[in-house]
Amino acid sequence: MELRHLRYFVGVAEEQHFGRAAERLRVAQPSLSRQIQDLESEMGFLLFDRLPRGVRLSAAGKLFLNDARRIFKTSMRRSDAPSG
Amino acid sequence: MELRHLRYFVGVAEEQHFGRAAERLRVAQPSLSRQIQDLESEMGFLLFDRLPRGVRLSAAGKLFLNDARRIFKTSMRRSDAPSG
DNA sequence: GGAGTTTACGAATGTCGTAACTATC
DNA sequence: GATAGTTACGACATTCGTAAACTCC
Repeated sequence: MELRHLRYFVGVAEEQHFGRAAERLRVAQPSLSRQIQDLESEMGFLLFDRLPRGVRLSAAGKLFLNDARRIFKTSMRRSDAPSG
Repeated sequence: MELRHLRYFVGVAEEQHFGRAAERLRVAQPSLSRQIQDLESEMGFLLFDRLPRGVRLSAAGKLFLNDARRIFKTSMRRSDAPSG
């Protein structure tokens, strides 16, 4: 697991839509899909429920979203901010 | 920045020694050195003071260590731990 | 047939380790 | 000459994007 996975995961979780998330994250949709799959594989459970019409955050995904946001926010605090 | 960078950084910070950290992290010393350089480059400041005899955590590095540990610990809580 | 996600596959990028280099003692 | 960290470079793995496939309406 890398921060990239968390960034992608948060993006998809917030959009509830791979297409829009991919656009927002500036990556192609298949790349995003793959990274989420890899993350799910490593976690050992699904982060999203696959619906006929799209995806929805799973129960486990909801819990993990809190951690992911916290991790990601903390990592952003110092890496991007030019004057902290 | 990826979690790998943080893992390596915490390793070196705790050992205060690239050689021992590399051994503990199961990577070659040059790879470790490069990753730390990349991280420092992205952060915009040095994490370690380069001494004639080795390295020592810089002032900024000490501050960042807290964040790095927190991020890393949070990320470990769910990815590796098999139960609770 | 359209909207949405996944699979296939080659190109680009990144990480890694070995070997060589630099500097201090 | 030994210890400690960095630079050079080729091998290997990962990530990415395009194209094609699959699924449900």
